[in-house]
Amino acid sequence: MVRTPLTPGERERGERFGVLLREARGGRSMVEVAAAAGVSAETLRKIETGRAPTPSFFTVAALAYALGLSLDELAASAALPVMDGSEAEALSA
Amino acid sequence: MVRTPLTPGERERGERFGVLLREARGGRSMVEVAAAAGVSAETLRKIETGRAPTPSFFTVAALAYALGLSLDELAASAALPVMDGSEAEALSA
DNA sequence: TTCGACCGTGATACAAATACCGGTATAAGA
DNA sequence: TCTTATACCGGTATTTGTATCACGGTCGAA
Repeated sequence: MVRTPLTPGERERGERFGVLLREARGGRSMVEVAAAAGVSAETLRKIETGRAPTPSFFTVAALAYALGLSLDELAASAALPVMDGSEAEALSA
Repeated sequence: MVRTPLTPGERERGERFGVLLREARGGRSMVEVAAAAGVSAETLRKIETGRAPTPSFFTVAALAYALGLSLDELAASAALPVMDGSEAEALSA
């Protein structure tokens, strides 16, 4: 075996990651953000929809810069499973 | 044209990026750091030598975590051309 | 010298990222 | 109605990332 296919967990992480980018994009259009980051709109759409679950580092860095996001927070948010309000409250207690 | 080949500038950026990782690794062995990050030693070596100039985001995130590096600082350091002491002094003046 | 642990290179293999194209759908506006 | 803008999808093409294997070099210890 030469290159392990992406695991379901990695694909789910890609979906969470895409949701984060989409939320950060807000009302701005895909083409606008993609152009600001220097990537194609198709690439941004695939990342946001989770169909490109493991994008390259510099692609993500350019998008994060265009969106005003921190790479460290982005990685932490996508790596950790989602947590709703009650879970966060239970943790902080 | 479907996928633009990497430009020389992108390859140089990959080399600078690899140097940063190698410096951060210090005296630790490739095998140790690669295992801690969950990637193969060959992959880490290719990234450090610049032969894989655009690694995936989560691969870099895992390596940065294993090395105690900030993804934001890493991206900024690799994106900007290297600056020596005199240039930094001229900028700060 | 021999052994072992690293590091490096090259070949090989396969999956995935990126990009372009055409088509479809929806909503807002003239 | 017609046009425009936006987003989604399928297909296609090409490059690259990731991983495994084999081999060679270097260095320090036995």
